[in-house]
Amino acid sequence: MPRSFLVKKHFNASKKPNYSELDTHTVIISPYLYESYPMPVIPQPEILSSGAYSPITMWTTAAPFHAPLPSGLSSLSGYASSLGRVSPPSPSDTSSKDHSGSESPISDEEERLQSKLSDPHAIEAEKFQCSLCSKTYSTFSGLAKHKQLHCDAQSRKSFSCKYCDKEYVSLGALKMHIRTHTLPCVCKICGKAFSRPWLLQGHIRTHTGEKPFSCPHCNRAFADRSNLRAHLQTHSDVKKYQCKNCSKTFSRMSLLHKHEESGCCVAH
DNA sequence: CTGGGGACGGGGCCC
DNA sequence: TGGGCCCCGTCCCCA
Repeated sequence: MPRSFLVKKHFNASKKPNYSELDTHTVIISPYLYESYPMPVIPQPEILSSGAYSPITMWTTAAPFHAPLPSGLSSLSGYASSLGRVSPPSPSDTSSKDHSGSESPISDEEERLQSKLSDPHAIEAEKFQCSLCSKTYSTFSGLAKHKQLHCDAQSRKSFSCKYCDKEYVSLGALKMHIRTHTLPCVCKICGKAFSRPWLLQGHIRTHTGEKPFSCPHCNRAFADRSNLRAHLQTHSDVKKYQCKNCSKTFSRMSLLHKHEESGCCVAH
C-alpha cells in the first residue's frame, strides 16, 4: 500500500524522466561522526552504480490551456496542505492519503456554489467553460479552481519511476522517490544504505548511542523523535488511537489494529 | 496477548 | 530546486 498520496495510480506509464539527470551522489556524513569508528569505506551496492541508469529521453506533453490562477488560489500542494494535520487521522482511514492526490473531497457542485457565494456577479449566466470537460462556471475563479483540482490534474505530466511503477505529479517528488532505490547515503560503519542523509544520521545514532530526544516526564531518552512521540503517549491517560466499538484507547495505531483484529469489533 | 521500544521508510513543509 | 527537518506510519522484537 503506497503511503504517499502523491503517488499517481494511472496516466501514461510510458512517460519516463531523464534518469541521467536524476542521478544522486553518495552523501558523506560529517567525518566527526565516525571518529570513533575507524572503519574503511564500504563499497556501495551495485544498484548505486551509475551504470544502473540508462538515459531515457525526457518527454514533453502538449500543454493544455493553463489559465493563470488568481492570486490567493492555492496550488494542488497548497490545497493538500490546507487539509492540514489539524487532527490526527483516524485509524480507519489511513489509506485515504492514497486518493487525495487524484480525487477531490470538494464536489463540482460545491465549487460552483462557493464561486457564486464569493462573486457578486456569479448569478449571471455561467460563461466560463472548461476546455477539457465542457463544464461551465459563472466565475473565472470557479473555472480556474475546477481546472486546478480536476482537469489539469488529469492532463498534467506524470513522472514515473524506472525502478517501480510509481508515478508522481512533480519531478521533485520523483527525484526524492528515486533515492529510495539508489540509496546514496551509506553508513561507513556497517555499510547500510539509506535514501536520505538524515535517515543515515539517525542510523548512525544506533552506533554512537546518542539519544538527543528526551522525555520531559521521565528520564528516558530516544535517538528517534518518532519514538519519543510514541513514548509520550504512554504518559497520556487518553491515548491517541481509540477503538470505535469499545472506546478503549491505544498509544499506537498498530496496537489498535491488533485490538480490532483480536475480535473486539466482532463482539459488538 | 499486550504494551512499549528500536529502527526505519517516505511524503510534505519550510527555507 | 534542493536540503533539512517534521510528521505519520510500519515492522520487528522483547518484556
